[in-house]
Formats: sequence, structure tokens, C-alpha cells
Amino acid sequence: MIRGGCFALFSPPATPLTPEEIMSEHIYDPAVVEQRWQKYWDDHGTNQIDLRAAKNPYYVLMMFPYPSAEGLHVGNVYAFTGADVTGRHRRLRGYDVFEPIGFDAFGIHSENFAMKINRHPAELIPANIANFTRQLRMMGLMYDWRRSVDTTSPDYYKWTQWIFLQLYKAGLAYRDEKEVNFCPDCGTVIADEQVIDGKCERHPDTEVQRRKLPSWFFRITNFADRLDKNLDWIDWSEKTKLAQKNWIGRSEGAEVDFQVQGRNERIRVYTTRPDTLFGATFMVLAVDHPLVDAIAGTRERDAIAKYREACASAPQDASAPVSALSKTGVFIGANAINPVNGAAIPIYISDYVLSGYGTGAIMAVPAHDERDFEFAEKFGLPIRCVISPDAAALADFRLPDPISRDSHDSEALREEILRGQTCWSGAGVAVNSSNSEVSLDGLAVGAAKARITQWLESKNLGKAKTTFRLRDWGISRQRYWGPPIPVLYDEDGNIHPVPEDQLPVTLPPIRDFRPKGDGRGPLANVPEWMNVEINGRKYRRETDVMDNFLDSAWYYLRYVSTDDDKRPYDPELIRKWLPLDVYIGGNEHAVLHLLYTRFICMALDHAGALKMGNRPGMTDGAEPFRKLRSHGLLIKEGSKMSKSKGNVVNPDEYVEKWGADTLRLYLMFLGPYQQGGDFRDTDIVGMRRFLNRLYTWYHESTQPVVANDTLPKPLLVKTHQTIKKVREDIDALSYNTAISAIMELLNAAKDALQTSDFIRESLIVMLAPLAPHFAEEIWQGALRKPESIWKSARYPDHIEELTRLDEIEIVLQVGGRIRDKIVVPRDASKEALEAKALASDKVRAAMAGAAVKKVIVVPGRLVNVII
RNA sequence: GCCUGGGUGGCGAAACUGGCAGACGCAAGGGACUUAAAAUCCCUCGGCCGCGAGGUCAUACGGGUUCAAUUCCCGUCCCAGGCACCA
Repeated sequence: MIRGGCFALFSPPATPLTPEEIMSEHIYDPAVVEQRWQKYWDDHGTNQIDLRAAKNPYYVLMMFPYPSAEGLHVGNVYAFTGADVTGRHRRLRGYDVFEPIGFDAFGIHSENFAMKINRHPAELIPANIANFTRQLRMMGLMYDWRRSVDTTSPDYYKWTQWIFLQLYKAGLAYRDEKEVNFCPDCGTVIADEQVIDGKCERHPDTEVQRRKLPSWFFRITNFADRLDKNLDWIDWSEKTKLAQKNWIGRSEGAEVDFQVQGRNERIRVYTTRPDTLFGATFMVLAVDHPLVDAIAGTRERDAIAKYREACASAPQDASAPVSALSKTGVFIGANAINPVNGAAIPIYISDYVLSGYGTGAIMAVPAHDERDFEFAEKFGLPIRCVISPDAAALADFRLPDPISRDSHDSEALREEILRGQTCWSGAGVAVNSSNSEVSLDGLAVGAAKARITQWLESKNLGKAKTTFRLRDWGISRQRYWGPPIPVLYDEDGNIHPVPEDQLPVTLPPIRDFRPKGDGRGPLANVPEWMNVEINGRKYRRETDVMDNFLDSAWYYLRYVSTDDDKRPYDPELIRKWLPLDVYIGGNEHAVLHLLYTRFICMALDHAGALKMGNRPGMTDGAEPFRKLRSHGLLIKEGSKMSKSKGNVVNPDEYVEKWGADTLRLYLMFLGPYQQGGDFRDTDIVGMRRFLNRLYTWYHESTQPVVANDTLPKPLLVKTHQTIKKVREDIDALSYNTAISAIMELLNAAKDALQTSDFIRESLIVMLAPLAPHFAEEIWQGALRKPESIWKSARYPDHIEELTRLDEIEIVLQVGGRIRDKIVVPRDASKEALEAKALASDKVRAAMAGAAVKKVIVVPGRLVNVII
């Protein structure tokens, strides 16, 4: 082995390397390297950033973790490393990168764990945070540790409460007693977004109950339109945008008023198919529709009461397929008048009409709606076809039955539809749809909708209406481990928000914080905290705490002002740093966290409490994240990591065995970052070997170092190509291919007879974001740079001209099959290429004397001779 | 049921706007160095046919467009995720 002691002949490098180390055999020891540079970075404040002085701000954020007792999950490491690579790469490109981290430590998760091991969450959190901090430092993430948040600290949740007050003042927070989701295992109300298939997200076996409880809500529905529309332009991953779009559920339609026969009441329905109004043959109200009791017939009251009871006691099994649900309902002994034709149509109640959506009432058009059709068939109600199917749509229509679908007869089907024997919800033209004032007959669905809506509006019978599936955000939690809702009630029950200067309303350090499941939070059992006297008047505190998702809905704003105890955030820094540049996290937060965060941002903007800077491409000034990308899921040897399977990768073990840089590289290499990948123990060794090869090359290479222009052109071209590719790949979060490209360059550089300072420096700067300690070691060690790579290096610029070789290989095909390859000047003309191709012996042999029909020439790629 | 992704060697994966399928890495086999092993270095590595030059098949499956398809179009199957009686 060649010894690398030659360095000692030059002036000693300004590094913490000892002479012994320099003289020693060059074996890469990650434990030594990583500790050395972590300490150096701490001592020199390398990761610290001056937010005020920064000239070229770039704010990179990763979704902050919940500091669990188990410590950092490799999934977190995967996510954080991906974000860190982007941040570090930008830093090398001259940006002032702000990359903070914090801890989302409030919430049921912490609380349940604390109960399980019989400890107080306030005792557990600091130790967990200390452990997380150790692990995050170990991974070499570029965090500015002076700017961290812990959502359970009064310094933080004081401002979470402040946000509540801003929303309250703006009329965006209200208390209401309406049906909410109650999880008996959590002992608390949970948000719509936390209900998965009718079960609690934390307790997959626990059916969520519907209960009426007084709770606090945020009016997220006020922003439904804006939350939806902004999705059309914000630079977020399509997957996430789509999930939000589905959740918000915009629907365009009309509201129509139906007179109740023989009474003054009117029932308003919502429909997306006003064009089928002439086909409405009955009406269905939600079971608890407010008008039912007023208009129901006397004889039907018993049946109604019974049906309601049945609905309440047998909650729908949401996991059953919708198609398997059979329709139930009862006639309520009243009729409505169809406003377009004066027909009296019976009114039913049924659980298939939801009270929380639209107006809680529908006009039923069985001929053109599957659900109404099913109901009509079951109850023997008339089915009146008012849309004649479009021929093309009809031909495409496939019956669900696989036997009949290949042989269906379009004309027979049309006849069935027109007779009302089959439901048709597709395209077509209106028929049987006219009265003395308006006719839809012959109009296509879209035009018919417009015509009838116009007529309804002119008669004051209805209007166009956009409805959203999104409902208001219930933020009350009848639990202990969260920020108390800063509200007082006087003896008459009136609401008094706690004045801002009295925040925080601190969480009392009680021992018994178990929920009793009675719908009241544990704080209701602490009279000395709950009952207060102010200016001789008695008040009772709100005992609900706020949803954990509120803590995380604004933390990115706090990071810029963690040292400010006078205000939640400094407006000047907000203008400078926000909206932030890139946010990275898992797609499991696509609707919950990300939707709430956007809403809080808009709400604060609306309340005049937040004004972010103008950034190019941002059409709405109240969107928090310029760019959002989600990382994929990391699995282990083909299956999901879980504690029960015992296959959770603990980063500590791997760092000890391989080093943080090797682990970082492996995580970024194992698959496309945004798609996730499979962590395989056998594969990580390749990354370590790569670093070993690099280390040896930097320390022991005997290649003469020459000027760039004396290098062989192909090597120089390879270098410039790599510089270009790595930059593009990192910008696109394609870390796996960026690493491949760097490996290819190393392979080429090692094989060369000469090298240059440009190659040696470029290579390590390209790698630095992925393996930061290693890069620093090479930079200050082997390359003998006097200052940190993170302070003194710049990402190299590629020269476009040098990304192309002068001579390129061209493929010669005959009839699409490769027969020969030739080397030609890069800019060879079409004619020259064609001539060369036809002159090739192999091409002529393949042609076997046949005449040339046509020659396709793609300059720079191939020539294809067609015979 | 609807909407998204995805399906490529033994394995993880590449492939710009349609232009040499399998880069990079793992595993495997062979060799060098070594007393030996580890480490390192060199070579081979999709299937089939052929001693070989080479030929031929191959990107889930079945069709289509094209001089040319992993890439575009139509249909089918499988996997992962989201929504689901939302009128």
C-alpha cells in the first residue's frame, strides 16, 4: 500500500488533524471523522445563521417529529436527510439556508404513552427530546440549534393560545353543540379528519361514536373555496394536492326550494343535477332534518320515531362496501310540490341523506341517480326518465355484470332507460322536460343545467350553489396534554376570551390526568384551576384543550422568532423568510396537518395578524409553503416497519456500525426519494465501500495533478456532465441518480492517468450535501483548505459546451435492428451520416442487396435504413 | 365503486421530449495479492441458440400507432395509497 505521507512535505494543513493521523495509513474511520467535524461545526457556529443579515434567504423545512420514547425512527432520518441534502446543496450554491427543527410533543400520543407506563408526560418529554436531539446531531443535520421549538413549553403554547384568540376575534372560532366524533378509547372528541373508515385513527378497532357535545370549532369552511382554488397553482406534489381536493370536495350545483303541500314551509334541496328536476318523483330528508317534526303527519310519527332510533342505535358500518348497504327509510306523511311541474311528490326520511352536507335534503331523481333508483325500486316509487342517453356514452356503458357486458344491445338498453327500468347517470339530452314557461328538451346536460338554473333564479325558486364536503374543524379535546383553550365563562355562561396579556393559560401540573370518558376533560376535575375570580366576579375556565394539530399548524412561523417573548413572530423576519421555500414531509399528512396549516395561515392573514413576503409565483399571499414535496415510505426487507414485527431500524446501530455518512448515502440511494424504498441490510456496504474508495483516492492517488485544459477531453466532459446532472437531480430530489452520477465520475477519475484540482474539488463539493462529515474531512484534510467546506466552497459551475463530446457514437440500424456503430463528429450533417451509414459494410451485409426505401437520420443518435 | 401512483435481471434500481433496455449499487462466479482469512484490486454476470463472430427473445398481460415503444393509445390483471350513500 502506498503511504500518504507526502503531505508532510508541504506546509501543514490548517485542520484539527494531528501529524500522526496524517502520517498514518489512510483508513477511513467514520467514528473519528464524524465526531471531529460535529465538534468543529459546534465550536465554529458553522450551522448558525443570522436571519436578519441574510442576503439570499432560503428556508428549508421538514415536518417536525413527535419525540417518542423509542427515539428517532429511521423513517424520520430518511425524511430529514432528504431535506438536509437540499438545504446543504442550496447553501453551497450561495443561499443563506435556514433549516430549523423542533418537537411536536403535545397530544394524545404522548399522553397515552405516559398513562401506559404510569408517568407524567411533562417528565417524559424532556428526556425524549434530549434523546432525539442527540440522534439528530449524530446524523449530521444542518440545524441551527439555537432556534428550536417545543410545543409543550409555555413560551410556545402561549402563542398557540394567542392564535386561538386572533381567530376568535375574527369570528373564526365558535362554540357549538353539534354532533361530533367521539372515540371512547381516547375519551375525547376527534376531528373528521381523524376518523378512518368510521374508526378512530389511533384505535383501528374502535367504532367512533356520534355524540352531541359542546365543542369549539374553527370556521375552516369559510376558506373552502380559496383552499380549493389555490391548489390549482401552488407548487405541491400532485398526490398531495389531489388528496386535499378530494377532501375539500367542491361540487357545483343548485339549491331549489320545494313548497310543502298545503303548508307554508319550504324545503331547500341541493342538487348537482338541476337538469333532471322534471324527473324528481320524491324527496328525501336527513333523519334529523329540522323540518321533519313540523311537517310530519300525525299517523306517521311513531314510525318516524322508531326509524330514528334504529338509525341512532345501529351506526353504519363504514367499512362495509357502500354498494352492500340496502336503502331504508320511512314516509313522513307529507308531500312537496315540484316547482317545475306542480306535481305532488312524497317526502321520506332516510339515513342515506346526510344532515351535514348540502341542505340535508335532496330531490330524488331515480331515473338518473343510482341511490335514488335503488330507493325507488324498494319503495315502489315512480321512475321518470328525463335524459335520453348519449349514443356514444351508451355504447361505452358497461354493465357491472361481466357476462352480459360484452353482448349488451345499446338499443335495448336505451329503451329500458327511457322506460325508467334502468338508471342512467351519464351524458345525454333532456326529454319530457318542459312547462309553459321553460323547456329543456333537446338540450345537453350542461346546457340544460344552465337553462333551468336561470329560470329558477328568475322565479326566485332556486339559485346556483357551490357546496363543499369539508366541514368545520373541531378543535376541542376533552384531554389533558394540550394547550388549554383560553376562554372563561361567567356565571350566566357567557364567553369571555382571556385577555392577550394574561397568556399563557398554563396547564396545571396535575397527577391524575386520565379522561373519565364523560365528555368532560380532566381539567374539569381541578376546581382550584377551573374556578377563578377576577375583579370580584366568578368565572369558570374552559376545560377542553386544543387539538394537537393546532400546535403544528403554525410552528414554521415561530422558528424565525424563537428568542422573542413579546410576540409570536417578528413581522420583518416573516416578510423576509416566508412563505418558506421548500417543505418536505410524509404524505400521511396530506389532508390533516397540511390543510390545517394552510387554513391557519389564511385565517391569520384574514385577521390581519400575518403578512408574508411577496414571492414570485405566489398568487395568494397567504399560502405558507412555496414548494411541497412528499417523501415515499421506507420499508424494511419488503414489509412495513412496525414494533409488532420487530423490524424497526434503529439508526443508532447503523451509525455505530457504518457511520452517519454511509447511512445517509444509503438512505438516499436505495430508491427514488419521493417514492420511498426498501431498506436492506446487505446493501448498505456498497456506500461504505464508495466512501473508502474516495478516501483512498484523495489520500493516495499518484495521478499527476494538471491544469484542466491538459486533461483528456472525455474526462473533462464527464466532469461537467456530472456537475450539471447532480445539480439537476438534487433540485428534483432524485438523490439516487445523483449519487450514481458521482460514483460514475469517481470511477472515471480513478481510471484516468491524470487529474486536476478542479475535478478533486468538484467531486467532493458535489458529494458534500450527502456525506457532510466526510466531505469536510477531505476538504480540510486531503485538500488542505483552511476553512470549512460549508463556509468556503461553492458548487462548481458547469460549462455547457464542455458537457458534450466532440465525437459521438451513432447507431446504424437496418429495419430498426442495430447492425453497426460508428464514431462521427458531434455536428455531423444528416447527409454525412446517411452517406456513412450506407457505406458501412455491416449495414450493406444486413441489407443483402435490397433497395433502400427510406433513410431516417436522427442527428446525434442514429441512422435507420428502411428496406 | 371512483381517483392517483406503480409493475423492468437473482435483488435495489436507471433510461432526457418515442431513438443502443438494464447506468449505479448489492448478491453471485472466476482470478490476483496473502502462509491463511478479511480488506483491496481485476474480469464475468437478463434468457435461449452458437466453439466463435454473431443471432434471437425479453420492460405485468393482450392488441394498436410508428422506420423505431419501458416511453404514446385501447383493453385486462396484480400491488400500494387516497376518497367513498357528499345528492
